[in-house]
Amino acid sequence: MSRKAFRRLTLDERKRTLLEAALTCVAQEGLKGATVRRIAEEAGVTAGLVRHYFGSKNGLITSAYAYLIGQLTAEADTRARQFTGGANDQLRHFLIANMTMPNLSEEKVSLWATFIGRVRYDTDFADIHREGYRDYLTLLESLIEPVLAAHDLPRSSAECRRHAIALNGLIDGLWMEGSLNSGLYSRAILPDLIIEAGERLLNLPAGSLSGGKQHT
Amino acid sequence: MSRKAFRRLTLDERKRTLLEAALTCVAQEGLKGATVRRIAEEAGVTAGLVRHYFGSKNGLITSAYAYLIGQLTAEADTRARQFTGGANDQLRHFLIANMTMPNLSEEKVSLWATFIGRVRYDTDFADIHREGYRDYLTLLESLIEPVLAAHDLPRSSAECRRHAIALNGLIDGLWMEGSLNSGLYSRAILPDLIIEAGERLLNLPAGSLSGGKQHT
DNA sequence: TCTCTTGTTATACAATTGTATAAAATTTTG
DNA sequence: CAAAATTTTATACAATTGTATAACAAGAGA
Repeated sequence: MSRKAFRRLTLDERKRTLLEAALTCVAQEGLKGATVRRIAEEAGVTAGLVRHYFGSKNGLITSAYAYLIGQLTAEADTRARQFTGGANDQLRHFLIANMTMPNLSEEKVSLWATFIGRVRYDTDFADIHREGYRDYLTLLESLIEPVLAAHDLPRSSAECRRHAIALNGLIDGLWMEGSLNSGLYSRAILPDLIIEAGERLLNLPAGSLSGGKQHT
Repeated sequence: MSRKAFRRLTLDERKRTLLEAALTCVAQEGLKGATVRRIAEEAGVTAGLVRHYFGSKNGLITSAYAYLIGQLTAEADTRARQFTGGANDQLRHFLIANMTMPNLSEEKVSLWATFIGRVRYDTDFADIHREGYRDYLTLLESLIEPVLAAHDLPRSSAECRRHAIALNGLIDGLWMEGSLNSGLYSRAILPDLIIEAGERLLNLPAGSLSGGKQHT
């Protein structure tokens, strides 16, 4: 028997390969079900590499969680900032980004929930969650404030924060139930639904976020 | 060495003991980390009983998920129906029930998330989730409709459903982030926050849900 | 082309897993 | 109070786990 042929990759390439393989396996099999061997196979390498690059399985899984959270926030952030037309536009597209692919995905929600389930009992996960949540709230506040300003609404720091907490709750909840797609309604209604709900949550005049446009 | 002394329990008692031990272990160790032996120890019995009462570990875990969902919904439902004073009261206390103990609990959220993470890949879990979600939406609609009626607002079936979907999202999201208690704000603000947000989400006049009362 | 570095594979090992089966103890029944 | 019924314990077993270590091979620099 000859050895497996292999190609050397750069540190970043190999790490990313392993991180994505880890996420794929965690989604399909859960945290413990995603064994080092399965992850390695998914990545097209052998199990020893996990130790080489991440020290241990735990190191890999923790990094994968941070990687996932970064992906989710960056996607919504990027899509919001593509629109320089105004505050309403940015907030609208931020909301839409959370209710459409690639963020509205069963796999991503499965991963997110699986990790969230461990936050209470694992301080590494707790740190990643807290930081991600704080960043997300801050980002939301920065999107909400100018919208309130444009409509001459109260926009104190405390006011913005409360709005951000509530709006984040709405996003999280709709994102999760919508991604799981229980079949009780079509995912296609979610963008419109969250925009209307967001308008009401922020006390904006009806239609001010949808801007008259219909997204298809 | 003599055998362990034991007491026979009725079928329901023993099952409930095992279900609760299973939930405790799943919360602490995750789905695979909650081994049959650990669950049995937590329940004060030996591992063989799991097979005797639930056929397999999977049977126990699946039952435990259904048991948890039933608990969560029943708690909020019961607390809402304690108030016969009117529709506003009932909806208010339903919302509060989701933002206070025992439902607002890190352990319960950890469990919920852990199970949700498997919904996509396990049809048994998917069935339990779909049914639970459907029941919850139906319950919410039944609470929302009379409130809309009391305020002379549009309350078609479609309207109520959209409101229920959005309000459920808000509840889920706030419940989850609030329970995890990242330390970014106090949980104590959640009941007021969800009531105000709920009012806006349903287009109710400000203060109509809080009814002037402050809950302490 | 040759050596050197180190990315990568291959193997070994103790620990733990779910489940199957047999033995024992408790409660119920007559 | 004896005996049947069945809950519960105890043990066995193959399979799988994470990690440690050693052997190998690919690519860089000379």
